[in-house]
Amino acid sequence: MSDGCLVSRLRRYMALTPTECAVLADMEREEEQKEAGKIVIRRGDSSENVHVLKSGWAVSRSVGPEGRLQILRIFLPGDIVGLAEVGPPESPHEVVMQTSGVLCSFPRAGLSRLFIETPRLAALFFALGSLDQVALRDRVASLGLHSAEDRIIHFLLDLRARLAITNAQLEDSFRLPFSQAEIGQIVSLTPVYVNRLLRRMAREGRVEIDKPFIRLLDRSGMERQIGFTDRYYTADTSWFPPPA
Amino acid sequence: MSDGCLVSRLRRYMALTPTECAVLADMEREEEQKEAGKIVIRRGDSSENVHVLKSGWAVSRSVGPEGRLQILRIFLPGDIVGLAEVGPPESPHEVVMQTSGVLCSFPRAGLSRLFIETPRLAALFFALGSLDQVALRDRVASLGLHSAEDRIIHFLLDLRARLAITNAQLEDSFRLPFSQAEIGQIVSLTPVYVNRLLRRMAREGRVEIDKPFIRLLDRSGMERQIGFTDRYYTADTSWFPPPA
DNA sequence: CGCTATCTTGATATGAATCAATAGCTGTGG
DNA sequence: CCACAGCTATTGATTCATATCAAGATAGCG
Repeated sequence: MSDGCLVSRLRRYMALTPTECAVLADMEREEEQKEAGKIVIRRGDSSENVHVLKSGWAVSRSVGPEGRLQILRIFLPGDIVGLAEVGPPESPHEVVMQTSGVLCSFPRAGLSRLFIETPRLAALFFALGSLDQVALRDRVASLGLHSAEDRIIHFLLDLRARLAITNAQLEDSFRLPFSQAEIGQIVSLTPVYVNRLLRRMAREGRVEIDKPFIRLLDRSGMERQIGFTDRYYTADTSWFPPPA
Repeated sequence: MSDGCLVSRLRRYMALTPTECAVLADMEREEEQKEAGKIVIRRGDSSENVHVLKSGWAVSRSVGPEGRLQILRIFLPGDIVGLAEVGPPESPHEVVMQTSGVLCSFPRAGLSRLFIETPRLAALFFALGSLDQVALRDRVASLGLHSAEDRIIHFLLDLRARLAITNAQLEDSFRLPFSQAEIGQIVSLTPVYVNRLLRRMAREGRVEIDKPFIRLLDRSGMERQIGFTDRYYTADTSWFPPPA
């Protein structure tokens, strides 16, 4: 694709003017291949960059005492990494590649130009940050209100919904590049218990686990069970300033 | 104070130019007194306003199945309410006054002008949203990695740190306008267990509970126990565009 | 082919929820 | 001023969900 990755990503939300495309394209730097496990943003960094994940998955995570990990956010291809890190002087959590992939980086200072020259794009970034925040609140609610099984279900449904955005015709089967231990770090359970629950759901015919893939056999039942509402992650652009 | 509430709030982060002050002042509407328990933002609303909490406390919360509640965010005097609600087309969670208080509202459309005329202010809003997000991630980490007692401690320390920002010389004693049941909704525990833990901490001389007040008798010990780092909620303004 | 990480399953332990009962406190109306 | 209703806090007894411990079984991988 001749357009930069940011451009193609943001087009999802609104049509971009040539000026806007130019500003975005101009911000773009070299793209970079990263192996699975490689660190994108180190904890304590005063990170200079915002990244667009072109391909592959990444996660942001917090390291607890005794090295226990909590995964805070999963980044899918097309997601913007490092927006939350723009506020604080130094990055409070780390971001790591979950699979190998490609990302392109933009200097944080480039944001400044965005705010000056293309206010509508700035507003879009703002709205995207706000959507992230809503998703996080949902996770707090899920951690706080749901049982172990319901948390796993919430995780699967939410992930599927996000994948379905780009992958328009996504079946209920998708690749899940996490070990059961890592799923535990997402939903806050021990590996053993994640296994038990997944096994049970498979036995009950609610999911089908085929090594790196998983298939939701009873999606609507699951959605009912936890009262899942697909937020679609659409942004309200009605209040945005006029295009530059 | 002759300045609007937004102005005095944002001054905390950077000096504002007269133009910026004017734009902010112009956005400001009537202020409004709200009683405890009154709803500020209703779930499902396509909320038109952003609010500044002039006095009193508010909470944002999610209603689970069977009416169980999870408190997602506590708003203190000076906080901006409804920033996260700007992204999605309709508000996913509700915001309620925890105590009675005063808030002033700004039409969401006013943000548009902000992005056009005072990019530096827009950047500040963006950074504030990002700080909120970091705080939320910390809560996810706390819910996921900590034991019940540690979650309560985290809640108390975090609240104290936030109060200390405005209340420069805050002792380790402060007003806690939550019932034990509500504390449970914050840290995700049953009222009974919250009581047991608070009682135990009191017996051990770590806190002192004097009806609506609480005093942390062993703050540094607590901070060590959960590895608490005070983020101070400072914003990095170095990349901001020049003042308008 | 062995090495190591991952998955699987059973037995047991425990932190936190639930159930239940009492006590205190706050306000309201008679 | 008392009586009562309705929250909030407290405490004990019990149960249950999830963690922990332990031991294979599998499977990817050099």
